[in-house]
Amino acid sequence: MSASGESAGSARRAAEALRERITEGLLEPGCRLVETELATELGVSRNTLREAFRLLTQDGLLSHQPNKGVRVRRLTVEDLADLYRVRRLIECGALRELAELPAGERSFDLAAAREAVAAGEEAARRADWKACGTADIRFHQALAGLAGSPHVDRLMVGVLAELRLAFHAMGDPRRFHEPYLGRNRQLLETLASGDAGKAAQELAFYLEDSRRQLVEAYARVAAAPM
Amino acid sequence: MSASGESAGSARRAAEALRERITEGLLEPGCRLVETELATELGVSRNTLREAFRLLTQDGLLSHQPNKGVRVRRLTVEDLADLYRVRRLIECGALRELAELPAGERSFDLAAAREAVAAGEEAARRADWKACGTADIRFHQALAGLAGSPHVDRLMVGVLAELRLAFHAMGDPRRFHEPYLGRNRQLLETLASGDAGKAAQELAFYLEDSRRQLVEAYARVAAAPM
DNA sequence: GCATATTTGTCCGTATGTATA
DNA sequence: CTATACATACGGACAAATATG
Repeated sequence: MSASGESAGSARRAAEALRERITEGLLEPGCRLVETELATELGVSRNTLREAFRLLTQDGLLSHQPNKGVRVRRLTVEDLADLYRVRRLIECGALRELAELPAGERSFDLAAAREAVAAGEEAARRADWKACGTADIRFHQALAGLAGSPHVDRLMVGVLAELRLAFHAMGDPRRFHEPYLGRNRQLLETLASGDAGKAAQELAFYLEDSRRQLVEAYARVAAAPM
Repeated sequence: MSASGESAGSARRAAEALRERITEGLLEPGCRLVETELATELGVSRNTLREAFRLLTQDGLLSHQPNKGVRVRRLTVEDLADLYRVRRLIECGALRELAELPAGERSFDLAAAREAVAAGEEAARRADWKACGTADIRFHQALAGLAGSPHVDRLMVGVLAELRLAFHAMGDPRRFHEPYLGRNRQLLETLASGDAGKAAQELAFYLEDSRRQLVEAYARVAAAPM
């Protein structure tokens, strides 16, 4: 088995291994990834690793500078602002479109959102704030999923993965995640009651609060050394 | 120069060359792309070509089936429906957000949109319907650009490139593009007058008409052989 | 400013699993 | 069932850019 044909996905597997380390915070933003090193460590060839790099770069988790290699992406405050711009446009937009549906076809599936909210509350009981953050992201993914569009889903997977990079900058994960448990639950109830328009409005405020809090924490980190 | 270092962008160049052929309609949807063939034709190695494939696949122009190679993507009617779902969410959403801006900061830049409309009208005078389609796409790209978000821009580049694949299926490009010249102009005027809310409404109807027309034409083609 | 080491970018040859004629 | 074509992945090579002393 020294060389070759592993059917499909050796690069994908390497990419997933890296994605884990990044979203778990093991590889900090700004950290350089050396090809030869990682290739031997992950047990793949350099060519395969480079393909994995491409996958993650496209997902916005790595940044690539020509002839200087790849690093774990470091978000700027402007990047962060953009993420929230997209979130408002997509998430609020998805809810608003539900509100505008003719009354007949107003049957949308909140199962995924329910599960995410429950998972978040359960994680909070265990004081597992990393899992809490994961659940929060799943909740918002579910909201965007109400648009019923694969394209939108893919975009949001990327956007929320990038957002995770910023989460690692939060000094006190509990203070950041805990308040949103209740707001997620609240939003879900409003939505379940059928008032998607009101939910969209709630979400807009919600996102604005979250953005402000994250940007503020981020500015503190940016002042710190790279 | 038998082997090696082209600094950066050899793959990107190959991808652009392919993108041209696809958006120009030289490579028809469903057409298979053989690695070795194309590699020699474009003067790049297989590894480099594979990277180009990856770029275009991510843009939705190629479809990749594991162990079966890549083909020029063939849109299904459901794909088409999704494209319009995204367009309504993004384009209308972008306009609506403008409408919700506090009156003070309602200064957005319509230069790109103006140019695209003018280019479309000019192309129509030359009866150049391909250029007319290009201008139409640029116009909508400009509308989405009003959101001011790089992420949204990237998404729309992909979405509109995919849409182009469907344009090739239109039997009578004039009948398809011409009516939208006036509507684009009209939309621009409404927007320039400052009533972004009304423009969003107009655009929603516009997109629905366009979608219907395209889906109908597409169904006819789908009935025809592959 | 210069010489050297490291790392990236690109390409080749090859081996093997998988799909198809 | 065999043969062929192809995608996938490996390892090695060398030029060019960058970092280091």
